[in-house]
Amino acid sequence: MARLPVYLRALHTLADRGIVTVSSEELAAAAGVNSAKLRKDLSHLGSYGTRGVGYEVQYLVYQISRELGLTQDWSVAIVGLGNLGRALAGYGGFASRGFRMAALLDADPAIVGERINGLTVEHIDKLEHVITDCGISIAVLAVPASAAQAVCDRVVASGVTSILNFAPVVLTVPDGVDVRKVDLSIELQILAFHEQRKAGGPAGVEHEYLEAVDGQ
Amino acid sequence: MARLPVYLRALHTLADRGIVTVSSEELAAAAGVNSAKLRKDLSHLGSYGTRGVGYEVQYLVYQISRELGLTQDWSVAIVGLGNLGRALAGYGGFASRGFRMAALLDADPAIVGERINGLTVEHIDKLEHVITDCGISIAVLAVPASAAQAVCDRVVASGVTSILNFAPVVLTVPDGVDVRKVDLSIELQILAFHEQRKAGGPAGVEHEYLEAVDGQ
DNA sequence: CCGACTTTGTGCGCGCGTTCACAAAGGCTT
DNA sequence: AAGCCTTTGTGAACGCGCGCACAAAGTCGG
Repeated sequence: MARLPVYLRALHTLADRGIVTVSSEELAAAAGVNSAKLRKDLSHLGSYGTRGVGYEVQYLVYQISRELGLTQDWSVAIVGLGNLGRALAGYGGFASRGFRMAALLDADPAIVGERINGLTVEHIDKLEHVITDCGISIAVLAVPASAAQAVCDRVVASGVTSILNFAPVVLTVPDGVDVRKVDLSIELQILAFHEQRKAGGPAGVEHEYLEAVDGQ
Repeated sequence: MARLPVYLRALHTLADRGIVTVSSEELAAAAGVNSAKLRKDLSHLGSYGTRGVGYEVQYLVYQISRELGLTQDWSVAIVGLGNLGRALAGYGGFASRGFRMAALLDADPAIVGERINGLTVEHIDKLEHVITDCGISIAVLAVPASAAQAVCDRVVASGVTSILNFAPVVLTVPDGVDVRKVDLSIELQILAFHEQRKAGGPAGVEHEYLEAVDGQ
């Protein structure tokens, strides 16, 4: 489930506070979801809580981590080291979750060779070589929209089966390859949409019928 | 809806190619959705298609832009100018969609005063002053998790009603304030989850036989 | 040892979004 | 002008996730 990482984060902060046991009600509040939904999620992965008490925090952390595959390390490559790529390369939230930045790739000769966060940027010509050598199965694309599909095709051909795409294009991939996209501009557009509704709807027309946009 | 920005992006690329008219089938393919869903989405904002022909690209661009509130300019403040904040400040995809970076704020004295992308970073003490002065209604939070809720409270108190949050915490806001969150670590965790499933399920006691066969 | 209280796990109904399939509508050809 | 062909707009069924509410289960005090 997409909510497991949120639960995990909440559990980690609880654990940091020294809390040993938590009820579904409390954890649901911390994660911002309904308690019944949380219990159903947890029961679905077979985790046992104790009735009348709740869930043991540490045990749940382990169970969820295992379910998410965080007990093993994943090697990640970042392709494209413009501003966004650099920010991602330096983002501490990755390493602390079992993700290891294993390779940085870019096409710009002015960037290739640069050291970022302890890694040297390789030229994208070596993409296939680097990916197979480092055992990379997850690639992060922070390249211009015009290059995204071509780069995507190459990383997929090299054996990558999970892609996190920041380019504002719809990527086409074979079956068995997962793509998640993060489009910063779209997020702002959705906010603008809501903002405008609060201000009274689009100029000249009433639009009462569009309610929930996404809800996340 | 959350898909309108995707349609809009597809329409823009079609327009750049000089295409005047598009059928729901073609546009749906470009946006990566079902054609019936696309037609229903579009019909919700009015009957703008011609049967037997399709939709006029330019007209549809205008209608969707208006619906999303992109015909007016939105002033955006970025709080927190670490690596991520800088990347966002320089991201070209914002300006081209009617979003104007109006203010940059940070708490670190070493960063305050710096010029980024034509704007000077202000100290966060001036937050309330800057937000009201610049007429900012959308704030982007790229601050550490520990500071996020406090900063959130301050921008909300200053009149901001839409927040794009990059900090890995669940923000609590009053009714009427919209929050969208982007958690890069969660995206990778979801990919890892799928990746692991492809590899044969969670690595636990009941799956050890798979690991033995697999060899890793 | 027992009864009362707490909390989990889940069956069930509701509402929403998705998708199929088709009739209505407009254009194009002859 | 008339019929054919394309494409829209939408009615209706399907599936799914959400959340209420409750019974089972386990704890704790007496």
